[in-house]
Amino acid sequence: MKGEPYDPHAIEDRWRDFWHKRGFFKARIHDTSRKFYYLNMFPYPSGKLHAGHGRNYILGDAIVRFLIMRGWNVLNPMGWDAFGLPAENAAIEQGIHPRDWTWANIREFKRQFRAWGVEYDWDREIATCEPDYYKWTQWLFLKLYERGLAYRAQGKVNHCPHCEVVLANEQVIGGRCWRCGAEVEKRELAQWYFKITAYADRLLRDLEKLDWPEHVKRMQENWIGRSEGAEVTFKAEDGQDIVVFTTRPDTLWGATFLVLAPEHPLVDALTHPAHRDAVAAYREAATAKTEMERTAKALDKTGVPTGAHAVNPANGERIPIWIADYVMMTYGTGAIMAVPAHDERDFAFALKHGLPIIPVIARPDGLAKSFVFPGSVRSGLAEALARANIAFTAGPHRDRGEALYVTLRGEAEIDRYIDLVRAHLQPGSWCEVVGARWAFVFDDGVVPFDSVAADRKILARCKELEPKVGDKRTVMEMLAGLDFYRDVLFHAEHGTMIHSGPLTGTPGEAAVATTIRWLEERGVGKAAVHWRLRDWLVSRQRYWGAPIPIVHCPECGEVPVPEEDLPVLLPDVPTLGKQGLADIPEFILTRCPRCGGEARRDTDTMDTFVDSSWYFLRYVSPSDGKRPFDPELANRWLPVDLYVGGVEHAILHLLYSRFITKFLHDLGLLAFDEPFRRLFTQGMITYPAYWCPTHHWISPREVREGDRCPKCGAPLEVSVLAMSKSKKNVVPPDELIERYGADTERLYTLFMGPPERDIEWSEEGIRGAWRFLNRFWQLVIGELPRIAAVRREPDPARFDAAALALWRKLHATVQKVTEELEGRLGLNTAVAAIMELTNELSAYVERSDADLTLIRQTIRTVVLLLAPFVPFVCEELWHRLGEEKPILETPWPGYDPAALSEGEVEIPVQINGRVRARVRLPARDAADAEALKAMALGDPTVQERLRGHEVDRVIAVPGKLVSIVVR
RNA sequence: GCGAAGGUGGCGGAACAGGCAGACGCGCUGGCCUUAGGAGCCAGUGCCGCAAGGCGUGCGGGUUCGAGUCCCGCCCUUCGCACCA
Repeated sequence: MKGEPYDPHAIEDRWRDFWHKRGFFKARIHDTSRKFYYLNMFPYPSGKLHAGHGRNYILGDAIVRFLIMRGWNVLNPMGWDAFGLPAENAAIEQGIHPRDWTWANIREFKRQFRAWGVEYDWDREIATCEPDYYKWTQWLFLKLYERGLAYRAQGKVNHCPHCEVVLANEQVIGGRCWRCGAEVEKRELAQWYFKITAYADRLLRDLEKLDWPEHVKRMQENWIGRSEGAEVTFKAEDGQDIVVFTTRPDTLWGATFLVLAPEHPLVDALTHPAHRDAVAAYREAATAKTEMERTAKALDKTGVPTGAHAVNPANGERIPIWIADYVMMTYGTGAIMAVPAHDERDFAFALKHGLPIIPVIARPDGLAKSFVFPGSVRSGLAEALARANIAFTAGPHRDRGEALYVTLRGEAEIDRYIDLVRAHLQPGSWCEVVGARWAFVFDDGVVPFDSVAADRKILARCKELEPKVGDKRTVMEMLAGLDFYRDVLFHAEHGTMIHSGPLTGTPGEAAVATTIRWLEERGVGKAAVHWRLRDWLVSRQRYWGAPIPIVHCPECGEVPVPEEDLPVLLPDVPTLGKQGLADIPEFILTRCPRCGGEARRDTDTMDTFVDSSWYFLRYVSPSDGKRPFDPELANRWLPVDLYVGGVEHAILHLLYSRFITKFLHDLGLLAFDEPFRRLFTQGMITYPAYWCPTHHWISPREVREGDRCPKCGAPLEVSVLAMSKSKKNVVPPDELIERYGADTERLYTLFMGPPERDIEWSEEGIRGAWRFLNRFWQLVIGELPRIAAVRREPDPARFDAAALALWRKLHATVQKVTEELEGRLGLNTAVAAIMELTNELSAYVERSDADLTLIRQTIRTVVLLLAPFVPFVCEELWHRLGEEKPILETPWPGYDPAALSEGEVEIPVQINGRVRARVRLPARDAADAEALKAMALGDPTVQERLRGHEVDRVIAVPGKLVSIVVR
């Protein structure tokens, strides 16, 4: 028998505007006794929302509805990150004003939110492109400028020669323009920067106090990239000081050359005349390279010598100065001391260019190797080694006869080995030990390989003895010719200092600190910390952004626009050029605020990340014309209690917002210094995307049989990717809602998997949600007549076993759902729990002796539990249940812990780790270890199993299981 | 290379304090209903086996009465960062 069919459209149309009109989503801003600031990252309004966006907004709406039912006064605003390139490009291409384009999209987004039943406090709506918002973005710039935290400096920018625009770093993909694919050029321009590096330590340190996903914190940590070490001053022969940064000052004695970045300011002065041309050519090639090329050829260690030399302050060694593009001007001091024995890059560079490599840190593993050349020792060494228990293998070496490959561990063994070799060495031969010991055994004695001088001496000697060494430039190059040695020639681990003059023998743990002290005492170095984080380049040579409020005056120079003259309005122009504001003379020409003379406005707009770095503050007082935000309200409502958005913002937006918050805190405007107390990053919804080599992205619905292109029939490349308009793999919510209703889409979106994980959208999956809602609807509608007249509350004392089981399930479900929503946001498992309860209820209502008070109570509870997920159908059913008060005014159901111990449970009994029986007993007894134990041991099946065995131990876990160990 | 997350049925996933592995949903199989099914309902569904039983959470060891979960050693996938000194 089927009742009235589930008609989502009729239901959803009925309730669509209800919640909004009743004002349930309006925050009571002055009452902060039980406040909760929930925030979704605001979107960039481009085109339309797709099902993938639902992951963020539907999730948020469900959480907020739950919080409201729990009695929180929720601030849940929404706005628009409305400045940006797509609007400007659309404007240039279609000749419409970016503002009109943007607002058309905003209207579309709002329509779609409404269709989803996703509600916000729309009285607080903001758009970053509106003058009453960007006025305060400019104000923020001025405040930073006042404190010296906004400055202008020369910098290289990415420029697309085809589009004639400057591109942000994120808009350069693989060295090419993201729009037209042209190769991006570097251009030197004066750029505005925010000095975020001044906050590096605090941004790092304060991560600790945030309730954020670990991986996001780790990403920020890496991005900020603190590294501790020392700055060491090397004197060039012509008297210049060259300061290098190193994290391994303990390797100083092994620094056999210096490398400067090609852009390093000292290069010109240092370069000797004979090298000038080569250096100039190399520098030019390096600057022409894009960042991509420079890193793509990462393994090719190119470089040229300057001809200059410096003195290693540790050992007085005269070492050459090179330039190479593996050293970046933007990190550290733009110069390094190369320690090829303990740095992989320096090792490769030194080997390639024939520079000496001197080990100065002992191997922590004590491993040493020795290759005994055929004929270099008298017979009998192999036998002697075997007697001495030294590991080796013998094998032919080319056509020269049999060689020995010896592997040694530990000092004592190495000493014994050297003695044996000396005893067997043929005159005119040599043999070396490398790794944990660096020694060359000649027929007249042992020469340690411990310095550049030793390198030269040993090499000369070897060349004398063996002509084949002839072309080798260093000892290490000679050794590197032998595969057997490869893994012991270089290591980057910490360890005891060797070959390091007075500091030789300093153990690994103390090495860095000891060396720094040594340097400081001699005035040639000091402890230093460097950061990977660089200052934030905020200039964009565009139109659709907040203009930088600076005037350039020929008399007064750089002059900030006075606060009372803000905002610097974007000029209204009929058509846009490709140069942004720089194309608009009316905008540029102005008067100097200081001297009143003719001056020019700065034509840069700010990066849109500046707009979004403070928007969460504006929501507390969105229409305040006198200040960016009401500090008193901000201090009461912020930090944001729960901030939800995509991981793609894990670094930039979140780092910038933290920086600006700390800055405003330092200005004394905010009492807190972290904007987002808890962060949740939802995963993306993926869907197959099809790529045709000629026609590019093809929408899945156009794909022909056998994954072929509809236009040319070519086989398509399929990959499952995050839904995106540009890849044409989006599922439009409008169609889903048309077919199944908004509740079905909401339910599937929340049920499909853990919200933090990426998951592929499935057509079958959404049908499952649709079927569940149908069953749920039929169940409730079918029971309405029976329970309409019921007034009594359920009384567990009168329940039979089946009723008690459902009663227990009901309370367990309320507990489960409440905990999931309050804790880890496991909405998928919350929905699953409600489905379980619904399934049990469906079975229960079929019973002839079903208790109507229980049915009524269960139905009412399920409707309330489901309301945050599927608000339309629940509001409808709640109404039909005869309730006057809307759900959002109804408290969230509670649960009674006592109910959890009602009825009977089944407990498994293990014997020697295997489940051999199950006992049924009252839940109350199962909670008692002794009662449970007795019940299990008394069970006939268990007794049968125990016959002939001695019980060794019985472990009873209350409510879980009994484990019996027998012999 | 470094950092992080992850590897569980045919699929998405569950098991969040070491306690019945596979909840919930999809798919599949059989049945009912139907002129019909991309509808609905009922039953089944990790693998091997007629069964009793055995085997099962990437692989190999270990701790424990008991391991998806803890420890040691590997393999693979995804995502960040990447010549950062």
